Amino acid sequence: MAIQRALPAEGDQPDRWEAQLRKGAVEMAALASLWQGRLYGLEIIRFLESQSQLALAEGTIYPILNRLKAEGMLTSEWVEAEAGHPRKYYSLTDAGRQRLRQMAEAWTSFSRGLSRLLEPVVQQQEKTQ
Amino acid sequence: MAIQRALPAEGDQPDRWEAQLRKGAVEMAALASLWQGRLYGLEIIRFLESQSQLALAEGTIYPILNRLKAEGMLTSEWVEAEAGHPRKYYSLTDAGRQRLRQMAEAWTSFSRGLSRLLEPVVQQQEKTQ
DNA sequence: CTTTATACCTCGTATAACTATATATAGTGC
DNA sequence: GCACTATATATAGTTATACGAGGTATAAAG
Repeated sequence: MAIQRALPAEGDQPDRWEAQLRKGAVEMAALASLWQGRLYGLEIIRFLESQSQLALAEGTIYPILNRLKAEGMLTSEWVEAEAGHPRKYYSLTDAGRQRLRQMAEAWTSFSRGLSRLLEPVVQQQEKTQ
Repeated sequence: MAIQRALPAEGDQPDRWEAQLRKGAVEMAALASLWQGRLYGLEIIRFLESQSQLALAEGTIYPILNRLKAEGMLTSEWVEAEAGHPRKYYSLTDAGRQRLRQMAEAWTSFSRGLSRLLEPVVQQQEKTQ
């Protein structure tokens, strides 16, 4: 097993704030990943990593999925895999779809507000495009 | 004094997630509010409330300002007001400007990723515009 | 001198995500 | 049939963050 620990010492906080940007968006992203069909846990992680900037650990996504399920936002079903461990597939419920729509709306509004705020800051960088 | 405590029981979570969307963006917003010139604490709150969706409490902004100051991102100076309590004006340092640019860049990238993820969700709502 | 308005500050608490680790299933080599 | 490995789900403990409630300070108004 080779514990290895690494223990990053967290003395450096070069991207401390970058991690914070993600907070709160993770739940919405998890719901969004299921919009087009059911996925299982690790699949959600891979999907979000490929489709957006969200690189989530397993210890992050499973508690969120369980919470969302407890709140009735999604359902789960075990599916036998042809090889390896069986997979628990998650699907959005109607309540989940509705909540996601509300969250997306709030996100869009919030995102626009912040973008407006950052316009003067970003302008200096966008010499191109 | 009637401590009162209130203890909101937090049984209702109608906008629990909405508050979470803001996390991590607050520090960036605080820096951004100072981009065009110095402001004092309450002024920052009012500015952000009028310019974006961010309604911050005093208990939120003051610890952040102190932290940013301790990190060398901004400076402060007391200024006598013509009436009432003196005001502590905050200004961005060069390091603060640089950090804000980096944060804005990361935010933009992250925001685009999430928006892309939410496109299928939002499309159904945007019948107009 | 009390009240009101403005402004700054801090403590305690609840919440959320992440790190590290544990558990479960099944295929592979011997 | 037993270790070893890969895949997958799960959770306990830590840390970071925002916020609500209260407190302090200054000065004008009554």
